[in-house]
Amino acid sequence: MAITGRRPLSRRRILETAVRFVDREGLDALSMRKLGGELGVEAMSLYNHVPNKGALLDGMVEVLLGELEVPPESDNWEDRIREAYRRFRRMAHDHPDIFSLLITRPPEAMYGVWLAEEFLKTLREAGFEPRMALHAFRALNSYTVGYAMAEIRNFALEPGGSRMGAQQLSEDEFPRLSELKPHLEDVDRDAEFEFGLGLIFAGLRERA
Amino acid sequence: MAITGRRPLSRRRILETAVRFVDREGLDALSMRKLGGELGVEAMSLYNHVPNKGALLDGMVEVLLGELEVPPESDNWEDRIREAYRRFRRMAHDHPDIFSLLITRPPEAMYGVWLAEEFLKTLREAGFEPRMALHAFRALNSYTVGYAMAEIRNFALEPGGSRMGAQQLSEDEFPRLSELKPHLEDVDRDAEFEFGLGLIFAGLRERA
DNA sequence: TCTGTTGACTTACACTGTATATTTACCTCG
DNA sequence: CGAGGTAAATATACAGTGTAAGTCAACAGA
Repeated sequence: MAITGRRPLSRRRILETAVRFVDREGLDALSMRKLGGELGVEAMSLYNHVPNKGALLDGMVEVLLGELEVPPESDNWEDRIREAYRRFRRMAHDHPDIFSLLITRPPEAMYGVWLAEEFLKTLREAGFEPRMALHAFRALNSYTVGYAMAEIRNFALEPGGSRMGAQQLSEDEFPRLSELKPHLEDVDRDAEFEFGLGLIFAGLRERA
Repeated sequence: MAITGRRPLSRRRILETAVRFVDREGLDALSMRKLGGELGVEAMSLYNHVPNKGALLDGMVEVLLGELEVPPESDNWEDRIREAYRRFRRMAHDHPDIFSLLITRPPEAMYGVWLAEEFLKTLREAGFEPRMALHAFRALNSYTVGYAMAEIRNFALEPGGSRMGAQQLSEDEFPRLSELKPHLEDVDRDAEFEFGLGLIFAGLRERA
């Protein structure tokens, strides 16, 4: 009988299993029954630990944000903030579907308070007024979220993004896009991301 | 008998009805049966004009992007681009759920080619090298998408966002957030958005 | 008028989230 | 040891989902 007793179910274990499952099979594949199966349990058992599927999704986001660590203090505030956003972006790469969830769902709880607090502290110590710190915070957030999301979709808003080869777009209808084509393949995304951050920092420095 | 003949079904009419429906009832409320009902028709009839629900969603995005107009030529390239992003952001406000779809779904077709082409043309004429134009394009896109999305979620990553009053966060645990609280309410979002754009433009000007 | 095609309808199926009721497993107390 | 209570897993059920397959009626062109 000892054998039959599986590892005990818990909110934590459910959420972590769900994260792994979605990373592996995609968000659309996630159903309460399949997740139950993954845990060797009936679907309804999950409801003892999670009120409904929406809360499950929120919980998965929570898990991910919980794993984010604030970079260590440093005398270079810009580097520290850059590093924080690097980690955020890496999270998007590692868990694309859940990242989409994160930026899509109107969450109940306040997820990233520590992150925000730490971030603002850094900016304030760097000399920004509260209001300006808020603007900077939001600008950097927006840029990073947007860039990471575009990467996840493989820049699908642009031509050359994921599928379409260039054969489709005629050179005289879209000359600018065509001339860009050779570059599209070999852009270093890490560098491009940092470049974009740099643009914002440059603007901020002007106004600090 | 003439009366019974409803306005004819068509892909176009289906998509436009779906857009209105989602704007009114939310994306979760959209089902093939309800959309059929909206059009006075059975669910399965929709499949004569749309291969499946995914294509329906893509089509809705397509409709919205089709309504986006490129601002008229102007001798001030920066203003022109700003205006384009203003319209993009306005679209997000007017159709929040579909905007989420737009940035979330990996699309089949190349949606915004004209927009991209026109945009790049402007940047190239402003003197940017193709590669730099691409970076600028992506940076501005990312920022705008991210900001608009944050607005839609009412900046829910931050405290004070939508729900939580400040009562929740203790002043000595989160001093920076607390000092920010009075500002959170009366930030002019239009101005803040423009400010963020300005940061990026400033950085670009340095490097043009 | 006959015929072929198009598009709407009907039915059916597998699957979803979850409310409700029931059973099982375990802990504590006598 | 057994009894009782409690928490959690299960079983059953229902309304709603996307959509495959088959039917049927209205219209087009010959």
